[in-house]
Amino acid sequence: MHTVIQTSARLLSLLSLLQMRREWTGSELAERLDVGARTIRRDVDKLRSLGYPVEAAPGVAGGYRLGAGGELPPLLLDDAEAVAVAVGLRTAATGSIAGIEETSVRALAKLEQVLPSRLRRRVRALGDATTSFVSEGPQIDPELLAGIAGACRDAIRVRFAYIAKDHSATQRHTEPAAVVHTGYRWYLVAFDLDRDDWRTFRIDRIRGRLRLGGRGRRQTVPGGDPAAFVKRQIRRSGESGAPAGQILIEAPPEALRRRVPERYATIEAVGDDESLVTTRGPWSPYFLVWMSLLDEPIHVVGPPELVAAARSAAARLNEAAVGADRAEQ
Amino acid sequence: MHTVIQTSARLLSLLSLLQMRREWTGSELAERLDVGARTIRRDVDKLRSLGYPVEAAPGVAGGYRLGAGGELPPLLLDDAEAVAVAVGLRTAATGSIAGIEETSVRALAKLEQVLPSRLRRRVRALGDATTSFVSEGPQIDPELLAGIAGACRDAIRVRFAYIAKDHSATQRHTEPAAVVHTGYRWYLVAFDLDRDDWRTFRIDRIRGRLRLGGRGRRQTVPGGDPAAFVKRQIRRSGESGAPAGQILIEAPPEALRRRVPERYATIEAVGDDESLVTTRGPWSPYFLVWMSLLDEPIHVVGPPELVAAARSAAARLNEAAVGADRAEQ
DNA sequence: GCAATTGCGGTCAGTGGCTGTCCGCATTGC
DNA sequence: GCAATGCGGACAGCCACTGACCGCAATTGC
Repeated sequence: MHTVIQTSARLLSLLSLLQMRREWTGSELAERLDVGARTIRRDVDKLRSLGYPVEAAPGVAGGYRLGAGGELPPLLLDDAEAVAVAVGLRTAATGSIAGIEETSVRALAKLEQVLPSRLRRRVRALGDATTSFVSEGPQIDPELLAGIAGACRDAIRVRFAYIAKDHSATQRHTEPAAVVHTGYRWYLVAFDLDRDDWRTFRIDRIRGRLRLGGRGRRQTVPGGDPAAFVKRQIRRSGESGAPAGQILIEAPPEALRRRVPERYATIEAVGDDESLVTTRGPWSPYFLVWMSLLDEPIHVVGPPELVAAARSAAARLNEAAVGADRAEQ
Repeated sequence: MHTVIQTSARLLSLLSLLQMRREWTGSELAERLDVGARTIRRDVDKLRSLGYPVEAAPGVAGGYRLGAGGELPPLLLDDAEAVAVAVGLRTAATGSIAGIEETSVRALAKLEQVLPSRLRRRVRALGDATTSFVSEGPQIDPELLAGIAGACRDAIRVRFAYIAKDHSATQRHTEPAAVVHTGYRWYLVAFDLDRDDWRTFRIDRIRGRLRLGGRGRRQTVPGGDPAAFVKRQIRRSGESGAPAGQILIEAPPEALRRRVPERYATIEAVGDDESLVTTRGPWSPYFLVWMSLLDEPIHVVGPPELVAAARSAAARLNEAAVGADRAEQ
């Protein structure tokens, strides 16, 4: 039969086997792949000449194994592993680790494009069960994010429903160009076909499903740098949303760096031994209670609502403790 | 030159291109791969016969694209994407999502085996910057976890330093068999060569680096099921550690399921409208935090330390609010 | 409806890579 | 030193791959 596709398929299988287990002897591989041992040696050579470092050891305890090379070989994942990767990327995209959100979304878009639907269902099920423990920031569906990122990559027009700042709902027809993550929010930079101009959209304000259209033409943001474009737009529109929360902590910034995720808040020194922690977005109850877990004394600076929230959280916790005492008696 | 390796390499490149962008025309691909358009068509056929569903559309807006098939094609990631995947798997492994920890570790072991060292460094750097925001449960280095999982998979002997329950340090020489995650802790089931018997090790009590040895012989846990083995061992040794925390919430369990990660706590109904939430491991301040973020009234049941923690958190919050008032004056 | 673009697949000839077999050699662990 | 293992040269047969050329079908845009 078609030898090359056999050969190619065999090379892929070989790579897969080498990724599954560390050590294989030539004869094991020959048996698994149903070819002669000589062919295995030749295949190993082929893999090497393709840049994948197959290490070999002679002797009775010898065998073949795949080493870490200069280039990443194609990853051959089984179903469960693929699901794990997708779920991992979803959480990474929604941001527990600073600095790789956008790359995670890109990788997720790539994976979702080829993910069999049965696996996609499993990913979705697991993702929904995730319990947004770190429910900081606006909640965004990673699938929506991946879909938008894919549309940007492929220059595919998208229609979606959008809730503007004044809560008015509109239908948008756009040619998406880039997805930008500011450390707090996700934005889509796209050419709005109805308004005939470039716009930025807050992705958490996109509602419903994306409707994909035909191929778009514009894919380069004015100025070339999508992140800069978003920054300008934000500054111009003075988008501030709810006020940030500020808390003063009786500890130098260095002592806090490790305990305050950069993603959520900034730290400034105040005097010698105090730090001002400011949330990047609007404050949330979580910020409050979490700050209360630090060892050092804290003082809420503002806004007044945060002070009120602190008082009510204190009351709730007190009640919880009192309830315990009552239960004991 | 070697046509088959050229052909195989071209198929891989083709797959890579199709994963990068959604639509390519045949002539674009032909130019990129430096072959004739006819060959591209044949290569597409080859990919199809390998099981990867390449969709094609005729017409002026047509082209080739990779669809979602029954089988996952080899993932061809660039450097940044590989790092994102590795970081995502690390966080998934250390457990923000219930149910895929062990698979994530397996996938991570697979990836780390072939990850070029420059990328491994970047992953480590990002991982270290993660800020253990969700620092529930014992902290475990995902790299250690991946290393152990790899040793299990490959049946490679490992030596490591181990801190026993009575804090005494010992050197262990083992043939690792399986890594088990209980929903709270990670365990290694291995054959202890010095003690000549099977043992379970808490991975958070392993110190320092793993030293890998030669090939082991035993890889099947007595009874066949590693998880069951670990469960038996835990029951026998009566390992309980610090006491679990319990909080009574004035809400039916159904209302809580979504807001309380199964991984950290169990929920039982008490009466008609109340639920008892019990941490799986010892309670931590974080448990207190998110319980206090629920809307319904809560009551700490025990242990007394948790009551005390609630009281002191309440006091701190009160002080924080008072401090704010003072600052305003 | 027409034209342009694009994918599809048949055919042909030439070339050269792939496979299995057989061989001797080097290395490692027991 | 023996057994197991990887390495690679040589040889013969075979047939898959490539590029070129062709006409056909489907889709989009005007």
